[in-house]
Amino acid sequence: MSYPTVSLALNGKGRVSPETRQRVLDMARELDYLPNAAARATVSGRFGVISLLLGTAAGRSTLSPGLLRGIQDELIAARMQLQVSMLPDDDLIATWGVPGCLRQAHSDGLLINYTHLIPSTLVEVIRGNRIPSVWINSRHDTDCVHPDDLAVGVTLTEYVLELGHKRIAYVDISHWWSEPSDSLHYSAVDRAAGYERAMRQAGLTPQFIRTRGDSLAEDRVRLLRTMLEAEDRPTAVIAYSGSNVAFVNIAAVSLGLEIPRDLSIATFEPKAMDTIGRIITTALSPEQQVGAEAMRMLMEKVRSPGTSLPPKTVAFDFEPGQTCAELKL
Amino acid sequence: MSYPTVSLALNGKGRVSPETRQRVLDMARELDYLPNAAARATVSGRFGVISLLLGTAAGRSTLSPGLLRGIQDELIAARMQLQVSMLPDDDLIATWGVPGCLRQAHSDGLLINYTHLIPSTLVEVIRGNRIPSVWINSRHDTDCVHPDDLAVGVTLTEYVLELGHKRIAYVDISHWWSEPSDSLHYSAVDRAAGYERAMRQAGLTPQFIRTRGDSLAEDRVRLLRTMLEAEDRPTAVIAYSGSNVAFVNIAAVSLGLEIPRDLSIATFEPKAMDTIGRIITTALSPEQQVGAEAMRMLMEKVRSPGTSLPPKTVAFDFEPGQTCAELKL
DNA sequence: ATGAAAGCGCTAACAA
DNA sequence: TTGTTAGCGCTTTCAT
Repeated sequence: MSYPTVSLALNGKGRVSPETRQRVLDMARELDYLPNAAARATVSGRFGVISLLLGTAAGRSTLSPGLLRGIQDELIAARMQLQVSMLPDDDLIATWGVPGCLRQAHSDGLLINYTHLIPSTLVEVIRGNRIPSVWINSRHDTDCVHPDDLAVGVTLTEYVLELGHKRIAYVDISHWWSEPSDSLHYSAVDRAAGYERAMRQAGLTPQFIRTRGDSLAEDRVRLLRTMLEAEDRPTAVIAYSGSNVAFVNIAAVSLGLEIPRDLSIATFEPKAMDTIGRIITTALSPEQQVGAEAMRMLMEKVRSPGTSLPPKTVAFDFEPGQTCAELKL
Repeated sequence: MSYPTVSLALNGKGRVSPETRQRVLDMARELDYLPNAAARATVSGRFGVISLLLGTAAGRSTLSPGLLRGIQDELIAARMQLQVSMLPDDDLIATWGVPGCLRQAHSDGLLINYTHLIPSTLVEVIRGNRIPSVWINSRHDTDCVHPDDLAVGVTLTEYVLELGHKRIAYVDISHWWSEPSDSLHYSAVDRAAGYERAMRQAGLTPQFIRTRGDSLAEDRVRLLRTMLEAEDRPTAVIAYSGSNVAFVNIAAVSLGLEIPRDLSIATFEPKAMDTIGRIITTALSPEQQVGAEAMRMLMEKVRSPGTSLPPKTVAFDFEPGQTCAELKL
């Protein structure tokens, strides 16, 4: 029995007689045979691997379960594997030089989940490298996939407006708004912009509650208490994220305000949490779908190399939850 | 200039004249040359890759940033890459057969982060497969690394005891305690056991607040309110996790209890959160260290195949935080 | 339906 | 110090 016969039998590529194939399969099982992926890759020229790049910097380049799931589903369909590289920070890149994972060819494509403050060295290296790549969760001229934070900022605000609220505040105490806005993740900018647009369209004045610089937990609570103690306090709050909701809740509860009777709250998160005792009204970040779309875009580029594809945004989903109520007159 | 010369020059393996090497390096840069990892692997017999297996099932087999970081640091030291495979659930394994990532040889070792309810098929396949492997975050006879949840249950309880508290409750409303305990993650069992041990050693009666079956957010809050309304209510609570703390906080606040003045709270988490307005007293789950230890154990096994290594536990760290206070008499 | 031969890109052993 | 040769495990082409 020759090598090619075995190969054909194991890969189910026709031209082998049923009994020969069975004999091969039995043998393989008995010997715990596993085909060597590296040898396969050498001859086929394709690795069957997609690399996912992450930064070590805290913040937003973490690997969320939803994103991973979306990617993985498409990978299984394409019979490919996922390789994950956590790149060192910019400083480290400068001193170490380009990280190992970009100095070897070992994948057919690159997903880059380095959401903001992307090291310039990294961008250059990726450009130089001819490998097909797609940016996730950040905005670029081409070849990127991210949630539509601008649109969802508008629609979530509109949802609250339709409940009759006029005084709606936007709370973001996760970012430092003293810095130039391009050092912020685009989602911080876009959600706020969407909120502002919807408010102005409704002829209302936006009210932003933001931190400027690093502040302690107590400072933030104080900021929110001040907001809620005012004569014309907001009757609804749109919060940048779930952790913001927690702070708003603490401030509200400490003032005897009940949610949603006295204050409506809505936010943006991958999942609707119930960390404040009821399910939070949430615009659901489509992580899984972003992962899947990014993979599809990447596979497209792998199939026809050299192509550039237009950016793709993915709409948020919505969970009404229990923290928004109609404004009683 | 022959192939081997180029190879030697690029890999910096001595016996090449400086000028030849420079010529090679220049050429390589100019052509954007990248060595082919697959071809290298074929000839060396090692892939330079470690695989990390995850389950899709929600719960505890997610890829936390800390764990990933610990693994990645060791990988960089060993100049290896990480491959991540999210396995389908048991049912899917039964129907699809063994997933692709175990039917090809493409890594030198396996880290398995399938924390509990491990599909039996999976265990068999891994046994059959001769690939060196290490279990993460689950208990086995050999070759596993996990945090020492039993010891930390004891020490965290002792910390609260030393503050003078006598009536200390243990809250776990994340699990369903009606099920047989081996379907629970070991951490749920061990933390509770550690608490119980410390309490008995101090001559005190443990008080467990647990959910039995799927319960709504309101039910859980009600359960905790009942606990806190009692005549001899606990003056301190040890909670299984941060989300449990959120619920305890809601119940406490709604009863006018202030933390930590009227109620001390401590819990277990990878990071000390401030979701209730102050930094929570937290036993810090050593995720990063677990990742690093697991990688070291695995590399040991890769170097000397066939060895079995004894289980390794990693101690928790501690963040005093602001939610525990001395009991006033 | 099967086997023989060539070659994927690279490295190790040896000869020049 | 350099070039020649062989071979890693596999797939493809082509002859049998």
